[in-house]
Amino acid sequence: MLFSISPRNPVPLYQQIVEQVRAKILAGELPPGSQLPSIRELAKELTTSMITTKRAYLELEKEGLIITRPGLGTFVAGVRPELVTSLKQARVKEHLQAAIQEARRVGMQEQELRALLDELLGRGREPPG
Amino acid sequence: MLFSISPRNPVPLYQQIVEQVRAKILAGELPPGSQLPSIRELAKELTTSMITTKRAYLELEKEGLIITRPGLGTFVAGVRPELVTSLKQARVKEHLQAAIQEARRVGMQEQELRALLDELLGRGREPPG
DNA sequence: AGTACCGTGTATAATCTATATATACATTAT
DNA sequence: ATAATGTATATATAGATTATACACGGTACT
Repeated sequence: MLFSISPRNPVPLYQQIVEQVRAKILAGELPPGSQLPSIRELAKELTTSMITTKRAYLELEKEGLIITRPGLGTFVAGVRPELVTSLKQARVKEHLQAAIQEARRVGMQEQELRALLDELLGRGREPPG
Repeated sequence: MLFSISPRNPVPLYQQIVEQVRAKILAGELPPGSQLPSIRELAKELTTSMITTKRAYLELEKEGLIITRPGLGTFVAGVRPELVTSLKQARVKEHLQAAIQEARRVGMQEQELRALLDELLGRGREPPG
């Protein structure tokens, strides 16, 4: 399943798990109905406790992305494609909105904000300098 | 001075204060040498404790943005303009980078990411719908 | 000069909340 | 029955927040 969490990351462990599982679901890597690792398995893989993985799954369940059946396991919920799209956009918008708010607070022009985005998107293809 | 913090915000109170003071300094609203409210004044204005405002100022001092002189007060440090510029950019980049990472994780194209930014920037001028 | 005063930051110990854990219990299919 | 799954309770730990007592630096008045 390939998840990775770090205790040095200030983000709580359960939150790190939530983000990674949610991303895979929204990306379509985990289709509706597919079984997630059991909270025991996942705890072992990540060297954490069952309670922590349980808490992560609980969050995702509240969001309607997964379904837990006692004795059976945890599965990806059947979410309508258009809802997936809007959830993906909502996730990304959250960060963009934060960037816009910060730009306004420090008195940065929209043009410069766009330039920064272009610069960051360019990285990884063009060498710097 | 007009700051506002909320206990309902999951971001720690001292962190909320740090963000707002930092933003005003980087925006140039608080020029070098100007005196900040005392930790007592600020605590009273925000209905919080001296220790919390002190902690906020401590963070800003570590960043080199303010200077505290015992018995005198706290003042905006003299930061070189080009450093201010790069700090502003760093703040905004942090959020943009998070947006890019999230976009990649959920399998969103760069083009769509740019479109979302345009949409959010448009808001506040054009009516929705 | 001297000294009392008032505003400033400093330091310590205690409380509260959220995060993370171990372990024992209940459910489901085979 | 067994072996997998999720559930529940009590505990430990770290971070955030607070109250309160202390020390420093100007200022004004004698």
